[in-house]
Amino acid sequence: MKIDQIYNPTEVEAQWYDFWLENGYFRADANSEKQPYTIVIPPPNVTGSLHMGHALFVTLQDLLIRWKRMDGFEALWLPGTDHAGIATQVMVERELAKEGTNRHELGREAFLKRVWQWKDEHGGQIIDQMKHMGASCDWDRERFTLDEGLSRAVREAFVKLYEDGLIYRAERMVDWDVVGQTVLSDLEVDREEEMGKLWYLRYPLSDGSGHIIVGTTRPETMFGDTAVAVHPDDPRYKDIIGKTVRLPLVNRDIPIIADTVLPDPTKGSGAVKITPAHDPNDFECGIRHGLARIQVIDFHARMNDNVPEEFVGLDRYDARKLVVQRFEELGLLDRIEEKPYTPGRSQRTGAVVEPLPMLQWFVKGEPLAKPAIEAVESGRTEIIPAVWKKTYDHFMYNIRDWCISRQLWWGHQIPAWYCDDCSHITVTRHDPTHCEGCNSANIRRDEDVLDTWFSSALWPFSTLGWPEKTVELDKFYPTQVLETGFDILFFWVARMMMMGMHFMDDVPFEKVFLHAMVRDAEGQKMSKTKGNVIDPLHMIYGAQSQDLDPELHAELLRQYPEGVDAQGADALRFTLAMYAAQGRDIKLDVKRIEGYRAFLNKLWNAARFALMNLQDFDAPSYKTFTETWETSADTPFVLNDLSIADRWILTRLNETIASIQTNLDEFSFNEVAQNLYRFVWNDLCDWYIELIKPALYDNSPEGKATRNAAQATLLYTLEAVLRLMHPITPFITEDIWQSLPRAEDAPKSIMIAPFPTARAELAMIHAHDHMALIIELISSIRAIRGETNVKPGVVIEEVFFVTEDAHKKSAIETGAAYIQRQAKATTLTIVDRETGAKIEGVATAMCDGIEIRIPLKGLINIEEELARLNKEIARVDADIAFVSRKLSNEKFVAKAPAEIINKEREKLANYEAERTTLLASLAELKALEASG
RNA sequence: AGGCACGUAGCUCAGCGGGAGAGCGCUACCCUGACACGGUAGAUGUCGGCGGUUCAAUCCCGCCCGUGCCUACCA
Repeated sequence: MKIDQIYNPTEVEAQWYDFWLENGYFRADANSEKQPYTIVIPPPNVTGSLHMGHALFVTLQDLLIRWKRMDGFEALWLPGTDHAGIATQVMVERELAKEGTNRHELGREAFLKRVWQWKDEHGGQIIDQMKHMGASCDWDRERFTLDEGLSRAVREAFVKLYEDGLIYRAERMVDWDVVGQTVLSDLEVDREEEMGKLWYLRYPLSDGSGHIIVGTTRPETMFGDTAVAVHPDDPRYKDIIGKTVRLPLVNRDIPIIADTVLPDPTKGSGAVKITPAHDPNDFECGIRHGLARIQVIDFHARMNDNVPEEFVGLDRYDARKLVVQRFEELGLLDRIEEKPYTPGRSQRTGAVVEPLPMLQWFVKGEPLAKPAIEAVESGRTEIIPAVWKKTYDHFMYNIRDWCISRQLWWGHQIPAWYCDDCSHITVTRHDPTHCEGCNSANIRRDEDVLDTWFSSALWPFSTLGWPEKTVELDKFYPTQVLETGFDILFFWVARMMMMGMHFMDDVPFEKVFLHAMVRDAEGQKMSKTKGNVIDPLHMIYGAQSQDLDPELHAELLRQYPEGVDAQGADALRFTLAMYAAQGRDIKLDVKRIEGYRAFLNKLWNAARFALMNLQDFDAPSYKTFTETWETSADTPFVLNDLSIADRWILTRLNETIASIQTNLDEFSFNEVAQNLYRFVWNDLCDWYIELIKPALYDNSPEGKATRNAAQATLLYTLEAVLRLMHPITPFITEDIWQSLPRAEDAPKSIMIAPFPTARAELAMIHAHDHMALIIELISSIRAIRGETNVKPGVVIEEVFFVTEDAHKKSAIETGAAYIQRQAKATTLTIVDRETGAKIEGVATAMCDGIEIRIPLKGLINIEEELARLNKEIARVDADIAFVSRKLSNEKFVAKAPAEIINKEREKLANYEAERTTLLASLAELKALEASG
């Protein structure tokens, strides 16, 4: 036997990936006649290394792609990576810092060269790691958001949007990262509540008639105040609207204005200081009232020249302290309150963001959002799970213009040139040498680059060759499924929808499947600081304790001080598929991965068993094992020779196939995995293999036909189940499949074999039901054995079945051999009620209307059996009470559907019959006990 | 503050109008010729709380409590 006794994932997974790659099975052909099925990968950051989030999407997308590829589609899974502006630039800047230099010393060109060099050296890591997961991407089509083709697409998109009037440049409040020295989008700013202070400041009225109190969390911005706003309906301030206050410390007069939007009479003092240059709401208010913007804080969060001398150059927080101190000295500090507030912090650097007005490039939201909303509304694109549609709509209906410029060097430099002579802006597809307005040569290119998500937004068509009209674009766009995390619904999905509709005039994908977030077993987000990181590669290949980082993997080390064993990519994939119930967090428990490795070991051993018993398999049908049996009209077995066990497993297989097909269509990956788990372990291993052992071990000439039928059925079932499982667990299925006997013209790999389909002629319900009854009977007898402590080795000599039902009798007769073996019983006798009652001193059970009577004969302890009977009777009594209560309820009888009522009546009758039988046995046993 | 989820066996989660399910864990027995990463049998739940609709509610509706996420506000 060439297969090891224990499944070794690392060994099994070692060779197949290269085999698939070398044979080109991952490649998709744009010229194929087959219907396309396309998924574009959510491009991971080039700086990234594989984490569980990646592992999840690789699993689900590969599952879909492998399934559809087997199912006859031209399946394209288009891979690539994202240049990840900030992340990558920061990485290289850190390197430079270590060398004692920085990007400014290096200069733009040299710096970019350096980043490219870094990318070429390290950028392949994440791709490499995905291969260890078994990802069947078409690697020949791998793209990078900053490669030549995609850069062209970005340039074209920018210029076109500009020409369409959808891109503009404007001064806007932006969230400035004072450490990262860049503008952040709303989505790059984290907001978490902290304790802060609210200062109430007195601003004296210019005419000396008193003062007005304003509350502020940012006293240092008062130098930039250009108004105080109150609500026109606020009686406290009605009379002073239109007057001016003299701004302390600078002695500048600013008006008290009435505004209906900003001031809330119920909050604070009801009066608000307006600083248009340093607060987004004040900025808007400033526009409403034509107020000047006085910037007082610079890009490094220091006070600039627009403040009194003693404040110039101070950090904003030092300035705050000093302002408060001066106000206090002047008797203008009214009071201080403690108040929770939520500062914006840069996701990258953690610095509190400074809102500042800056000239930025924007993409208009509304006109682009409209078609994208309609596309989802009309069902052209379906969002799964549907709950996310609400979130999508909410974002789209309230969309804000998208700030796309970033003050970085690594990225797509904005194709805009400014003229020093006439201030005309030139935006073109080819780099200009002269100003379009005045033909001057004094033009400068915009220094900024585009937001990384701008290029990502074009991903579904830029990767297929757009703006060229390529065959790929024609064949594979729109894509069928976008599979990604809900956390980037806005960042990415919504923007792809907008760009797809605008540039391609069609949706980028027909379905969006949003998967859950992978968290640790406690539901915490995995993070370095929490030390709860589980590395997919550690799960796949195992990790010794010394390989684990005491900080990063603290949790794992606590659970596994010795390190973790290799579980294999298949077990990890199976686990993630099992966890992928829609709309939930995934709380990953390593124990569960181990559980599914055990499952794969079970499959492994089932295959081992099959191979051990197939060595001389030479049924005539063997020859027809070519393209796979099910697609040919022939069956691989002689139907007449099939046992009821064979028929039962084939019927169960058929049901399983149908169920898996449905669940795959509905993205219910957990159901798919669960169906497989149950079929393989419970049906195939626990029952079928056990049931056919006698047939397989029978080498006599008379047994040949039955044996062949069992061999054929076992092989057929195993082979089908491997193909069913292949999308989830590609390695082990290929490995086993390759060692199965098959004809020369069979496919070379399971991954290009067809996906199983249910076959009507293999749904053999009648035999299936007979076998199902036999299984129930065996279970009942085993239950008696178990509960009365009959040792596993002990054989029961006689078992009587009391039934007068012809079908049941025939089932028992056909299945007698199974019962004898599985329940360890020798003589089985079917008797009528009268005869049955005469057999005294028995252990009794009711099973589907059949009474099982086992004479005690010293093998069953009377006391144990009495205890068991009493338990059974108590159960039946409870059942009877429950059903009678229902049936004696007049309203139930009057209103419930007849079908339900009949069912309840039938149940009651059965319970009562069962009770009678059990009571009789009880009485009998008690008599026996008394007699000694 | 508003919105959206979620609260089911010790743990992780399915189920979502007709008497509660799985895996892991647990208990007892068993190394039976694929597998001890195994087999057979078994125990375990006021299905978060309170009301309502219904003949019938874990499932539908309302309120409350708890958890998480999103959006907004924060003078």
